[in-house]
Amino acid sequence: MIQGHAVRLFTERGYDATTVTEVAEAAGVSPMTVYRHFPTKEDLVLVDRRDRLVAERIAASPPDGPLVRRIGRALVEAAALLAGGGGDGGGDGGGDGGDGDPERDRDLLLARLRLMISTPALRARHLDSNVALQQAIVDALGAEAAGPEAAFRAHAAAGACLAALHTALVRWAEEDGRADLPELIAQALAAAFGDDAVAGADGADR
Amino acid sequence: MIQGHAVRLFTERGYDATTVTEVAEAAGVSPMTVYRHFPTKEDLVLVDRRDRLVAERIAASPPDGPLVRRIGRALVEAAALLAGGGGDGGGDGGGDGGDGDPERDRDLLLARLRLMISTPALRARHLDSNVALQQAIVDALGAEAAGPEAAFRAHAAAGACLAALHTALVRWAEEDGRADLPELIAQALAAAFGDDAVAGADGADR
DNA sequence: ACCCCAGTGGTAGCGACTACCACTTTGCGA
DNA sequence: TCGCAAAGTGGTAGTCGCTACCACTGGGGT
Repeated sequence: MIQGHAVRLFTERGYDATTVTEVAEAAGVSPMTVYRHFPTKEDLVLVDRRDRLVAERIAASPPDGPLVRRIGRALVEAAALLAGGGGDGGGDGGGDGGDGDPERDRDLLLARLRLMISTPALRARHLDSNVALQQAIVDALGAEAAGPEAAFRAHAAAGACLAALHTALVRWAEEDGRADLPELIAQALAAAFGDDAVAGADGADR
Repeated sequence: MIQGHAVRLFTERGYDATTVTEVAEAAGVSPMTVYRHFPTKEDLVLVDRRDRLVAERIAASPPDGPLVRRIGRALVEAAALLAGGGGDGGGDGGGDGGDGDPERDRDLLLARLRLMISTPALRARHLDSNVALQQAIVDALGAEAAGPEAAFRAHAAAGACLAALHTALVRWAEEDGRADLPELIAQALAAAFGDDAVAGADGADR
């Protein structure tokens, strides 16, 4: 609820031009309560609890085919799950488990995504959260135990896949969420790794 | 010079535990002078003027082959240039054009890289600077003018390549700069995109 | 001699964030 | 019913990053 007011104010007045105190006043609480729930101002926009979902999806995937295919497929599936299930999408930057109005949830997610893309501080933090997700993916792949070389390759593959995911998210936000997110992700993966690398992941044309 | 003291203090005491005032005192100037030269505390570690070099290298490359090969080759070449020329490496986070002791320059770069990797705030900023580099690459490719679809694919490819570059930089820092950076970059690209995608650049020039 | 100006320093202030402590409410067992 | 612990909320004071605004100094050109 605090988050809703925060995102609204940030969108209206700009992130830097809005103080935490103003957010607190809008939400009807004291500034301290805001800091209690959101350790930093940036967390008012960036909250993700999706990392585990993607990582679990990868750990559960059959260990066949190249790394990027496994990771890419997991990303597409996770996005499809989130987009279809709760109106929430994106492997990173997912919001609360909003069980409320799905339409409203998607608008909130879009607003947050736009802030994340346009505000340098938020964008930086968002990209950094991808590092944590990347580590989770590498862990889920069990690559760390297979030696430093395997871990290195897994990190490279996971990082590249997440970069493609980020590109898809940016594009999705630019189109106001009208496009199909899983398909966009598949297209980004195909653009980066070649069409064959993600074939079979989804009905991605091209 | 201020930067040298800053990196040393940050490494000794930790980034967050060191105030800008302490850096200023160590450098023998006032805090304001520090802010004059480095707009933010993070800039004391993150300085990059390399973006243009990579972008120019891409703009000058022949427009044949897939995007990732063109971008990957440019990254490897840029790293080879910087590593061999001035003891400076990395498409991002490059330092001043240190014309002094190359040994000293490399150590400074390594220290900065380690800080960038281990400190969340610095890591976030560093990753964000990659976004600017990504945009420069897309511009250099002239993809923006070729329509939104081409731009989208170029962004996905560039982002993925930069993620691989980042992985290589992390690995390079972990090995204390003993490994050959261009080769590491080529390996990371190969791990992400397949050996054939960078066949032209893989270990060719070293 | 003059002035110009780039570099430096000081002061005051804002905003993010963090201690440390006090108060109220809630739920639960005695 | 009482007492009590736990959780949530709020206040105060302070640090630190950072940004105004203004004053000072020193070297170079006229």
